[in-house]
Amino acid sequence: MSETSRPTLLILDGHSMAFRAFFALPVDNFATSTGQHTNAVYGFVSMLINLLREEQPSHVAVAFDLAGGTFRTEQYGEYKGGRAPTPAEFPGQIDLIKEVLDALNIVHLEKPDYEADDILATMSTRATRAGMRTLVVSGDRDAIQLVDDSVTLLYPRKGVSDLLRLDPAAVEKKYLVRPDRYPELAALVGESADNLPGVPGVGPKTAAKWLAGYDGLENLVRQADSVKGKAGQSFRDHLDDVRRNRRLNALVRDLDLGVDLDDLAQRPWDAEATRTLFEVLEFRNLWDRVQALEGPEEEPAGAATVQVDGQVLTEGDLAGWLRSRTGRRIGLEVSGTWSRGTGDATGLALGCEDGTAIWLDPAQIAPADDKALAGWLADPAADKAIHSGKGPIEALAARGWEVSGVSCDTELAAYLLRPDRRSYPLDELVSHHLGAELSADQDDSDQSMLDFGEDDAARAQSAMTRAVAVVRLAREMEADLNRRGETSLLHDLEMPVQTALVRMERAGIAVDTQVLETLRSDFDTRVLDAQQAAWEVIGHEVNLGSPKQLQSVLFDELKMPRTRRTKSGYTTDADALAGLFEKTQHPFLEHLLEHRDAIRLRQTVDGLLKSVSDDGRIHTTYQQTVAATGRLSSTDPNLQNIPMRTDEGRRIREGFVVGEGFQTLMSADYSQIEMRIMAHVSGDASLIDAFRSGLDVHTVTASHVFGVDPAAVSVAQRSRIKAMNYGLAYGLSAYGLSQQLHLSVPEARSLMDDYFDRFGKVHEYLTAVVDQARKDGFTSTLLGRRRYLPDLTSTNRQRREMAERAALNAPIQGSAADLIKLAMLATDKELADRGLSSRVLLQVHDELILEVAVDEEEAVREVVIDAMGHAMDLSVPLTVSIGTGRSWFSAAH
DNA sequence: CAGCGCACGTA
DNA sequence: CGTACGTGCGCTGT
Repeated sequence: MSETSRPTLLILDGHSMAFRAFFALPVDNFATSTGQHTNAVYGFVSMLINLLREEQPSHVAVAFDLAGGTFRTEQYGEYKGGRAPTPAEFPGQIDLIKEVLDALNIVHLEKPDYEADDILATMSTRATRAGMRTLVVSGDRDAIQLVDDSVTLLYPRKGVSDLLRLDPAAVEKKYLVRPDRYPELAALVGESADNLPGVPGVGPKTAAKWLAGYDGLENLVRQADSVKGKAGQSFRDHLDDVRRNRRLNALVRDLDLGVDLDDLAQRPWDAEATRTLFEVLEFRNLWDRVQALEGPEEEPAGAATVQVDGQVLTEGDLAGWLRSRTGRRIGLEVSGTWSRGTGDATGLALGCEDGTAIWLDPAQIAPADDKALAGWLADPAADKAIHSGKGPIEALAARGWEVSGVSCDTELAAYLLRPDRRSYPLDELVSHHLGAELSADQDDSDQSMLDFGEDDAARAQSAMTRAVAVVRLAREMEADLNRRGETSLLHDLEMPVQTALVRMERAGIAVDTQVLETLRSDFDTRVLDAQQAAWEVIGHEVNLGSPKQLQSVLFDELKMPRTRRTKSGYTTDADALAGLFEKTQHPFLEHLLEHRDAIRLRQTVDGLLKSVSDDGRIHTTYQQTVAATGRLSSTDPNLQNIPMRTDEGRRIREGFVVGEGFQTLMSADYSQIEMRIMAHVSGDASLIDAFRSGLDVHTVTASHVFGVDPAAVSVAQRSRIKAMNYGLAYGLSAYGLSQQLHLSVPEARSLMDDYFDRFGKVHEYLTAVVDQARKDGFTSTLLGRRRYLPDLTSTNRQRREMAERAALNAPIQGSAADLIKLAMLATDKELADRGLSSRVLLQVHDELILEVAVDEEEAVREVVIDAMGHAMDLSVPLTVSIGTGRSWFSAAH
């Protein structure tokens, strides 16, 4: 008690701890919407808050190094040399940390020509003299020498939150010498971080033994001649290094810093400045934790956890529980498994914003509760929130519980806020948006838990906690979305799309396994034949699927010219092999390409056959939160990359067929959707006219660029302009275009110039979109969907240029994604309104595949053309082409 | 046995 | 040295 009430100075090495934080937290996950990187700031401030809370210091200061050299570099030019360059994202964050410290009213100290360590040494020395305890926080081992009975070093072990407490005993245990002898040991051993070489062959053990035996470095040096063995000789050979090391690693304890100890006394922080700054830095979580500092004695160690007043439902009162919460949104958490459009729910928790929650086991539910639950789940007026709900909803549906009335899925909300993350774990969102932890150490005093297994109780508790967290989170995230004008994107687009995807995944698409089996055996024969032929040509066997073995055959054995480099050798991709064949006419290449082709097709068919469900249909899983532009993706299996380009590949589509009880498949796709969006957003009159004319747009644009009549446009001219048209929205470079069209770079550049001369507004738009994105930090689609691109201001050219191309593409691809999502919803709605039983099965970015019920073809055609054609009102027409047939192959046109 | 690079399918 | 995805193989390191 006397120890904690003694005045305590907490002093940190700002630079060293910020640097640790920088590497402990992924830089990509911490950036503001304007692109400022904040991982080091966040980590540092988070650590500081923890220290303030746990250590309750009376005095606080943070020391920084200044840019430029110190007296040590004056004396030894290589001091701290040879370090890897500081990452570009780091330096700017130091100033931000200082701004935070200013807002918190915490003194920060710098001294020209000296290092932060010298400031730590000076202030801790003064504190000791004043009878205070000191906590030094530094990741620099030089600080070890400061440790004594009243000075403790907190040294980061891993990241910045795991601090090792080094008092004299701990130092001696770890480093085998007393703290004041540590710099002597370091002088002998060397310090690679400071670029100070030690005595070769002398490690910590030997050094410690010598220092003990000779009672310190001074005596050791004086009696150097008596040191035995090879190490002794090495020591004598490097005496000058040792003396220099010791001189440089001694910290200065008597600097004039222009402040007194009293100036470091903790002062109340500036709430307004802190709040504003944290808002700019987008640190919601930290704001809550700083506020929690005000009443430290009330606050238990660790961040607040989500508290729940939960009960395990045994029988009979669910209806009452729900009735008493009518009109309030309830969080829904489902345990179980789900995939391929179905699943199994093994637990269900409902949670209210006030922290009350209930858990039940679907396998043991009483009939009355079952009825109440089914009614509530299906009630569109019973407001629900969920996290990542598509799978759980399908699992509930498999039990006969249809779900309606979900107004917010927090995973979808998180995706709209930050679409470039690959996953959105609930605990992270809760921590970020609510400043609370999910996994609490719950005490098991709850009566209703007693007759319940311990594991089951923990599972139920955790599920209820999540249910409560979800409903609270939903409110916070909707507020965030609202500030950005993206509420409608969630409620009117993504949520209804989720419902549509549930229907599509549950429906699946019928497969004719006979067709696929036949294809598989055809492809298999081709694989074996091609392999045999390839082996015969070169006279031995080789794994044609191994790029490494291929390289040795092609470039060593057959002495073919080297191709483009990859990270680990030379490429053997199809383009390169075709190029080699042109040069060498070697038959091995033909067989190899044939093998590649065939094995790929076989693999695709194989994968499809493996994923046919018991109902004879393939149920893909759509990912609604992975594509940064707003597109869907499809997995297990991916039905968005079924071959189309080649005749052989396209035959795989014959395996996807109309199901029992339906009449035909229908495929409806937009033509040149991204170009139309480009025409609309750029407002380029020529391009708009080209689309309005209804003629072939590539021919019309080519006629403009080459200044000839559309009828006179040659095949070559059209194909060049087609490549331009498509390349534009991807940030195509002259080099890229030249590669694709087999032109020289100047020829490609002049083609681009001609194009932009003719379609000036397109050029203006592309330039403007990047400029705006650089200014805002994000791009926007027609519906206001954002994509953040912090790398637009990166000093790394490659990263910056990649971000620029992404900025060109995101509004185009993303608006097309918005458009087809609207079209899906309109189609679904109109089919339902007309009482049709035809249904949408698949979405492939610009195409919808429907299963058409008997006698509905004409009506469905009408519905789809209208829904897709008028999904948005653009300045160009939206052309939809439609085909029908027994299979996807014959429905495509 | 996991993780990475390569290659390649789609829009 | 155009964007956005997912999958499967061989290889490498544990």
